[in-house]
Amino acid sequence: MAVPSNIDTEDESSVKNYLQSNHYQPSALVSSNCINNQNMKGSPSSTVSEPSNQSHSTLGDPNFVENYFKNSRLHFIGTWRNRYRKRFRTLSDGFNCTSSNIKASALKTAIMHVDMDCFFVSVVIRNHLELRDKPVAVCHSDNRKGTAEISSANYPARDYGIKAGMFVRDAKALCPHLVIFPYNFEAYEEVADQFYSVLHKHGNKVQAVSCDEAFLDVTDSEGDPQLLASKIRREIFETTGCTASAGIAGNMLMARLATRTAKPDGQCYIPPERVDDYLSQLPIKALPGVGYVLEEKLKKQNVWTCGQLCMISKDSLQKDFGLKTGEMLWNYSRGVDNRLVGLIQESKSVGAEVNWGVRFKDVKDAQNFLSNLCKEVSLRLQGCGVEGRTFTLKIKKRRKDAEEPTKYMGHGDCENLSHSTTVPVATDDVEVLQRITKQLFGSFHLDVKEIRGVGLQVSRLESTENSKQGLERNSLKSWLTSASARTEELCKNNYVAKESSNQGCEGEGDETLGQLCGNSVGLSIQMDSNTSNGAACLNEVSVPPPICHLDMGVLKSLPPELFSELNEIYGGKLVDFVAKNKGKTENMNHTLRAYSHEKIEGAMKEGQAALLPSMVFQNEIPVENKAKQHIAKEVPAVSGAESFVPASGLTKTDLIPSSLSQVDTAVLQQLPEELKVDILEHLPAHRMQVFSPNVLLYPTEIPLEALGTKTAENNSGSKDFVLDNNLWFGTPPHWVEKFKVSNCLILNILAEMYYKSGSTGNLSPILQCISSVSIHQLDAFQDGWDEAMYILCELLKQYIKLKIELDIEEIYVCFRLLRRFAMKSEFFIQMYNIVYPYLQALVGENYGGNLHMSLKD
DNA sequence: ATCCTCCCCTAC
DNA sequence: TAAGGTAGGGGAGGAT
Ligand SMILES: Nc1ccn([C@H]2C[C@H](O)[C@@H](COP(=O)(O)OP(=O)(O)OP(=O)(O)O)O2)c(=O)n1
Ligand SMILES: [Mg+2]
Ligand SMILES: [Mg+2]
Repeated sequence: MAVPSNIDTEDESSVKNYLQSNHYQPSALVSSNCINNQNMKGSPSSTVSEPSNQSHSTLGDPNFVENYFKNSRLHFIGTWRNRYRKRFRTLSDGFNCTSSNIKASALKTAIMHVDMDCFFVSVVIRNHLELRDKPVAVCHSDNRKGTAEISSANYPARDYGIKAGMFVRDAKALCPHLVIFPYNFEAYEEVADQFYSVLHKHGNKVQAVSCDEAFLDVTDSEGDPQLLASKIRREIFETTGCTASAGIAGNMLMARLATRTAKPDGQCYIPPERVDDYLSQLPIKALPGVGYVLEEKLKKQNVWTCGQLCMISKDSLQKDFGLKTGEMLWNYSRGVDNRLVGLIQESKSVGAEVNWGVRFKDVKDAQNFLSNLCKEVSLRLQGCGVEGRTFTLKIKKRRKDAEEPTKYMGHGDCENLSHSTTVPVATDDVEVLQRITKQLFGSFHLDVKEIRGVGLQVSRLESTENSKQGLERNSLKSWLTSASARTEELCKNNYVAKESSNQGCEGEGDETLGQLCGNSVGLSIQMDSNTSNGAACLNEVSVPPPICHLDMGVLKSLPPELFSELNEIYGGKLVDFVAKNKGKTENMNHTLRAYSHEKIEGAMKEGQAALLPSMVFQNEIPVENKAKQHIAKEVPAVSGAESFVPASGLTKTDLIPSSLSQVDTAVLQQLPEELKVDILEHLPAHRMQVFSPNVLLYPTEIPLEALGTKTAENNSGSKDFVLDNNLWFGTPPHWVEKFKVSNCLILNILAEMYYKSGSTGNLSPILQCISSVSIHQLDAFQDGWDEAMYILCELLKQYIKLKIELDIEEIYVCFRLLRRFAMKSEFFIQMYNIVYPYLQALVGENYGGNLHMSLKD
């Protein structure tokens, strides 16, 4: 292994250098406990090597992801920034990067760039003075035929042409006596900390670039910047035992270039009048932002130096390289750089990828790997305190006819593929990630044996701080538990909410849409704009509403036990109440139907009581008489599936997907037989979406049978399943248009309910899931709440208020309520008619049909 | 015009 | 044997 032959192994410190370090922590935060005592037992060379390659690939190592990241230098430097963020979070507060902007014109800006010399090497040889002038590199392997990469080479080694990224065998070919040291990630971490401690001591305008490199705005520092640089470099050396170099100039670009000149162990100042001279001969590759590709393109235009680049017009550069890149080249080539030294901005994405040792023999391998990657990403999201909405799966696929990778276990020549999906609610939940990822993965249609790399990136990040801390005051759960006590306020605020929601609906001609929007948004805004009230509610005891606010229809349909429980809550008065109102109940169905319409219209006019959400604890709405007048002309007869009349503009065929490529099979399974057939006829059987991406939780495992027989017959195996975006089912076209979502949450949730409760009859998991969603998050969902979520909240509200242990009887109540809510809008009438019969059957089947009879009015 | 997705490029 | 990650910028091209 990588034991330098000329090192005295009896020297304590050198022995320590051989120890495999462990900078990897799943939470992406290195702490002081990261030295693993297990490592003390022996040097890595004592490890018995496995007979096959498999031990170094994803085959064979169940902990591959974790072990890989533990040993990856690029992982170390790539994740360093997030660790720095955490460690120096408080320090960087109060540093306003605009301040330098104001002064820039008056005072000559002075920027300093500091970078450690051959960082990884310096750190591991700082106690080996005898190696200072010998060629040394840091690398995993000392094998002179190996393809391990050189991470860093010291300056004597660079004289041989050795560079970072080079294979060790090439380095050894250039310099056979090159001394190789293994990595010591803890040491790098520690030195980086010390490095930044020194920098922060000399001003708060520090912009971290990497673990060994930073910019300082020293415009406001007193004294000569060059003296300051010497001081800083001396302090760095004294605290770390490693040298750093510094560049000083009028902007970040020139300071960075100055550092290049200064290295090693030096410093360089480029005054404004020397800039042109400095640049004229500078190779274009030296400019930050000019890498291999850009250099090659420029060389083809006969541009080798910045001086030559200067000659090209901005227009021409922008035409050839794009607007921004062209401008950057034009600016940089004449030493212009308008960037300001500032804080690292909040991160825009979080991800993890592995492109080494990735080999799968079957789909299971791949799924398992993806699952582990999701765990990693989830932990990183949590570590950063963020949740994301957009998920991008990146795959490296072996290019057709690509030869074996030159690099051991490398990815070789690959096609890079990526697919992404965006969900309505940000998440950091492993399970959700796993389901989304699984689905994304399916959309690639890959032969897993061709996969050479996998990465998962999460973007559209939102801070967890608001939502998770808001879990207390913003969560549905707290809202639901406190809502009954705050009925009055809710009503008042609905007026305000309605105003806002109307703004949200601006430009919409469709009346129905306006109503739906106003209705659902109203509630969400009320909650969100009144968080202090919400918080105050938290500890309040939930007081049952006045008895007169109870919904007779629902009361009557409660199972006897629930009714008794409720009756007890009301001190036995419920029985009387029901008896007294017996006459009314016959009209209840009609009342409710009319209520939905009246409610909306009433809300528009009065913005008060009419918007009451609860079906059980609704206010006594003085609409009954008015409502009756409406029934005849506006409300279709709705008393069950058998008498369903299609709502205006919506027919069954509207529900057939236009793309014909996706179907939620969970929902499919719930469909009445004749509808199922209808739909299957329109669907290519080999392209079925197993579940929707735009839902809070997905069933982890969907049995193939869930697709229904016809489909199963047409599919020869699970490979035929194609997962794709955009669930079609259940969303009428005008909703797609209005809410920009081709998905219906309620159907997915019902599917979820089905999967989670199907076997046990227990709704707790789904209740938990939904009630932990914050109001804030829901508010961010499209223009307001999904109407369906609203309905579900209502259902949950009943559970929570009644303190019901969730079991099949409550499922029944839930469905019963759903049925009532189905009358709220045309769409839900339709939805109800599709889903309800199935649920009815489910309940009857699983529970001996003893609840079945109660389902009839 | 502006957004989004799917890339590629760059730096450490 | 070896540990080719991470994140931002930005361009091309399509949808809106
Ligand atoms: N391809 C690369 C580039 C860098 N690094 C690691 C090792 C380096 O020590 C560290 C810092 O990168 P630098 O670019 O600052 O390089 P060095 O500090 O090694 O050398 P220099 O003196 O040029 O700064 O990052 C790496 O592992 N692989
Ligand atoms: Mg360096
Ligand atoms: Mg550096």
